Amino acid sequence: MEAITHSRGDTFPIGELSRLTGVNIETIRYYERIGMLPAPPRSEGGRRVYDHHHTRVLAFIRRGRELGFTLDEIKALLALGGPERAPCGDVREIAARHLDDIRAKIADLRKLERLLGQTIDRCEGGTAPECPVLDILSPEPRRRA
Amino acid sequence: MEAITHSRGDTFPIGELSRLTGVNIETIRYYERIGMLPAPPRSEGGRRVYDHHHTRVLAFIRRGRELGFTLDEIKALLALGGPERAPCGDVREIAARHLDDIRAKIADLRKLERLLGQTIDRCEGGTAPECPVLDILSPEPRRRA
DNA sequence: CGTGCATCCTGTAGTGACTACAGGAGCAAG
DNA sequence: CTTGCTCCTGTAGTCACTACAGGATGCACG
Repeated sequence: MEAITHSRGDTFPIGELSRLTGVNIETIRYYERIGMLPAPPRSEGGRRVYDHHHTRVLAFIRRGRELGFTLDEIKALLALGGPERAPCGDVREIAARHLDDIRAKIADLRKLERLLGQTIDRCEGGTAPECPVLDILSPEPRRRA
Repeated sequence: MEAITHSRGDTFPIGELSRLTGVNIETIRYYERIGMLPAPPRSEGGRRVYDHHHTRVLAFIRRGRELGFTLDEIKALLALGGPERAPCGDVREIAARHLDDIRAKIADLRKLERLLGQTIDRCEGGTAPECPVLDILSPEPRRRA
């Protein structure tokens, strides 16, 4: 029940970084492997030693993923938001393109929702001679059989 | 410009099945490998020989994928819609669960759309001191820095 | 009958974004 | 010193494909 004491100076191991950010340990190592997250220094025993810089970057990545950005997009955003932080227009462009994708996906899903919802409702009524769900899936409307 | 003549009896090779259903050749072979599509008989030379039964099954799979069903769900639907075609309730359940998934995904995306849209708009006005898109991504609102 | 070339075959590996081990090493408390 | 947790590397699996490489087949045309 004691507070966990890290080695002095705000550094901590991977498990703590995982807890702090909500990102799976395996995923953190994966991010390092693919170059999303800078490789931290190691302890004498070879363990990764993180600090709050890593927390910030990793939380940024996590948030980006939650917002549906790909890792490549996030990598680009990280680069843009880096030390320079100059080209806000570039950032806006990535985000705007992503927003278009999201809107297209929503439109697609809405169409699906309508179709599937109506079909299931017909099924619920029990008025369908054969299963209407299978019928929207079947390419052949099996008329005159 | 002549109509392509298949060997008599409504059988055709994989390329034709691909054209008929709009499913990539590689994908058809993949479906066979994972047991989604029954393996067709082969010609003397070892080529796959399909007939309209395969067309129907493959088109069913394709439609299911377009509707966002997983291959496992489609496999289940195919089994349910098979020779027996009895338990319409089971079919409805799979579809209903899938509809729930779709609705949840739509809700998620809508939230995202709002957040991202508003943020980009703020950026467009040019009134933001630093890039607002990066700011929603950043976990630390950098107040008092 | 030969030739060219489109189509087909198998097998393997790559994609994106992880997740799940196996098999071992380190480390701190009791 | 032992227990048990955390950590390490490396590999392989997931989902639904896609993309080759390297070779065989089949068919129309000359």
